[in-house]
Amino acid sequence: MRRERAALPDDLPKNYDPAAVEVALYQRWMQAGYFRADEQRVLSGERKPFSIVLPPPNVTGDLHIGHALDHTLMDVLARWHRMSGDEVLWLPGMDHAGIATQNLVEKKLAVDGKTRHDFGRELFVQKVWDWKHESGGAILGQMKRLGDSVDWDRERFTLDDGLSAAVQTIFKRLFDDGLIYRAERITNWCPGCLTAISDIEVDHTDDEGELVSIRYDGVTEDGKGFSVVVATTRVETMLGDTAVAVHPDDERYASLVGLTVRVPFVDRDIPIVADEHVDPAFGTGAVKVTPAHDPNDFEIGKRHGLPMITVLTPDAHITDTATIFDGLDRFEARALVKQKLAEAGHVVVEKKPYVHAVGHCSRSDDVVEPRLSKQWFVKVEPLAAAAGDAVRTGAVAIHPPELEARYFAWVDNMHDWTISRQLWWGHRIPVWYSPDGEVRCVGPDEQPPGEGWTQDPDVLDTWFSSALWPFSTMGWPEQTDTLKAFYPTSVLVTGYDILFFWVARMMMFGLYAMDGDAAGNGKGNQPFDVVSLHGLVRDQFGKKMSKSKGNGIDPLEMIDVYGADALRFTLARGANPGADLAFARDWVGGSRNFCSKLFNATRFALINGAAVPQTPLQEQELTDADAWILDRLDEVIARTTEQLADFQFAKAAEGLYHYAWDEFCDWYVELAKVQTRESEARAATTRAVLGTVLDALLRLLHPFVPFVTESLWTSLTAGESLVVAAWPQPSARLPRAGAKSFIGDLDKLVTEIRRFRADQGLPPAKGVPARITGGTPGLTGPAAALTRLSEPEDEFAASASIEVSLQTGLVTIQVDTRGTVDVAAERARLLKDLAAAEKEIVDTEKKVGNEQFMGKAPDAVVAKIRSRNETAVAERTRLSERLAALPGENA
RNA sequence: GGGUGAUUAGCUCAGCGGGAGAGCGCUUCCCUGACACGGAAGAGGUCACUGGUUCAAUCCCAGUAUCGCCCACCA
Repeated sequence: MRRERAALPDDLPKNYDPAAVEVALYQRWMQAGYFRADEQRVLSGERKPFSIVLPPPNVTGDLHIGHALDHTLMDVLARWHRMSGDEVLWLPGMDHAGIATQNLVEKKLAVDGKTRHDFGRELFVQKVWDWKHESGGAILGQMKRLGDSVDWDRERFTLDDGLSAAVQTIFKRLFDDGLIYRAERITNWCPGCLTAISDIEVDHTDDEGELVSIRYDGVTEDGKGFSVVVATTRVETMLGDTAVAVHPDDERYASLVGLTVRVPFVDRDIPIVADEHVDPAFGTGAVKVTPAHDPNDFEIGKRHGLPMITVLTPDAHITDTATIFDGLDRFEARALVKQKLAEAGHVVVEKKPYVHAVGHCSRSDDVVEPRLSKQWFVKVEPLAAAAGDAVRTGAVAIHPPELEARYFAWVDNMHDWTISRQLWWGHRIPVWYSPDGEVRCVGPDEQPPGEGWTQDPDVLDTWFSSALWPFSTMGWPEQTDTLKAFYPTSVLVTGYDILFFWVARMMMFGLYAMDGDAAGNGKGNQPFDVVSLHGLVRDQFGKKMSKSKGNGIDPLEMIDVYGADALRFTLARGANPGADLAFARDWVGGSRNFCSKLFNATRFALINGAAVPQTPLQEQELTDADAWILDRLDEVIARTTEQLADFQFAKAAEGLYHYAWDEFCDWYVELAKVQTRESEARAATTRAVLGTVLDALLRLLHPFVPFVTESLWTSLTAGESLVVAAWPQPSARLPRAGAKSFIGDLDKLVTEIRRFRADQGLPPAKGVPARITGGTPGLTGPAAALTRLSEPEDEFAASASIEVSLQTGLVTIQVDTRGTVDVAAERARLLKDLAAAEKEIVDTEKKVGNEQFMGKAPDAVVAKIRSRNETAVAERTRLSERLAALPGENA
């Protein structure tokens, strides 16, 4: 029966309530200015710099669970370094997210039946700004809820004046160096967004199409009719065909090269050309050539001087073909052209299903239409080569290293980057044209050219400005103190999914722009020293989170229900380098429980008067239990520090979790209960040990769970704030010999007693004393405590003895039971243990009897096997004897 | 099509040449003076398959199968 617990004597709440402390603590940290970076402390040599730029979230929406992961890991690093005495700059900001944001605002306008053209460029851009102010504020609020220790005074936005100047500066520099050029070529065109997009903004999916074979007819010189058959999935593009191509060595078509065939509907006579590009083994070996609507055909067209006939409008409707198809949408046209071709007898093979990769716009999901247009490009070859070299030479380390290969594969095979976008929201291309076709690129300090000149209407790809983020946010192109102190940034933390979009481009532009020691500190031009990549957050079954599946998890909701610490700890515990992590709300509950555990352990310590000792602990006053938990603490400090240095967030969090819960709470706190009652001197030492361990533990955990640790630590100590407290160092104590085996023995002893009692169906709380009659007397107190001693009660007067073999010897324990021993349960237990011992003996003897093993295995391994064998043999004897001695039925 | 990773307890994942681990879930017992967001005792795995290397393989190598991811202008 559950009964209500009496109120606690003091006003300490029973459980940790995150909502009650988090917002106030964050306010306090901000007001105290803990997150502000000071470049002078670096330039004076007082502190080492540690800098991170926040991957700027898009202003398009709320932070999702992936951001929460990204931010948590960065905050762990920032807080850890701050505690370690580094001058930490964590620079926040947001990205204007060109296409995404413009699309979003246009969609809002569409609700009222309006388009951006109803407002005009200036007014529309103003509307986007309005929206940005609204949405951006929400994101900042979310970051505060998460506890991000960013320097708010330095918040940046990619369209800020300073950043825009940086964009213009580098554009001009690249332009002058011949690394930016304008060209008419086939680019990926999104008919939904009405703009060109770059290669990596195209997602390929395997779609089912229909491969249709079309017959084109011609007449030979001597008047004989012939025909060639070509195949296509985009039938409507035939209206723009200007040739048929065959392979030069293809004998089937050798006689036809140079002749013409007629394109139906448009009645255009087009030549048959020979081109190496054609694969004679594919289909009929003949291919239709549509130079204005296919990148390969464009190249063929250029080689053979073919006309480039555009038959699609920007929004993918048929145009200017003077056929019945004009004005039709491309997919309607595709169906109708197919039908009409069939009716005219030009479809020779019935259309057949054909699965092939189709490009979709990553923003709108429209099928991308290769389209001939005039765009600006970055010539990436020299830039990408430098970006590859920076990793090859080790100037930049990618973590985990397995992902290097993926980076190289991309950097080494990069196509020129299409940077112009036919949008209004973004950095306008700083190029002006005169009426007679002169082109002038204008730098940030230059006046635009005068009358008659017009500026390029397009804007830059949003990733163009993101690529400058590590230094544009620090004041580049000025040589600022910030750059001098904090460039290159120490580490870039981000998901591997934007390795190409963002990381590689920051590398290219960073190395280029910051060349020649532009930061003025001789630390290199790379934008960051390390790239630490994490994975994607998935649902609890490893599936991608998505709105349509309804398996998405809102980080804010998790914070509201479980607290920011619980969310952070769950994410950090799952963050194995470069690997995706599964996430479920139940697991956040588990982390919340951990926070409560910390809270209660501290509460226990405080109730018992624990405090951080002012003077060092005296070794001779420490019990083995004290020495053990302190030894383990030193190990945990050292290991956690190593793991953080190696970006092993999951392992660091996991290690602290187990130390805090399994070792400190489950064992030391229980032992401490006994020790505090032994004597006043023992109690005093115990309080000091509790204080020492908790103090260090809360410090170690602070980067992961900043709120609960801060609120507990300030109760436990007189310290100002954990944010600026020192990271723990292992003590100068030497580990105590034997302390670990003492606890190991204790563990085994207690477990055996509990096991016996469980087998016998004895309720632990109503148990009676376990009397240890052999082995180490020192075990009496704590062991007794852990078996939940109480005064003997008459009804449990009978007793039985059990034996436990420990490292320090065999002990016999009297465990009193209810009435007589349950012989059946005891026999079952003994038989089970006996079977385990038998198996162990077989396993070990197989090895010991193996000559080759004895000859080749290391001595340590042999010794270990021998010892295991001896233990098992002794155990078998003991168990057999006990089994035989068991009273009762037909034994 | 080219790469690349994974396959270990019901689920999600660690481990990685010499005795199979964690979290959550599950079973049983327990409100005991920090904590039921808790404590205790348990159940559950021929570490995908087939070969090879080795005294020894979940771990190294090769192949197979399945799943995943990235890249990709083959009509």
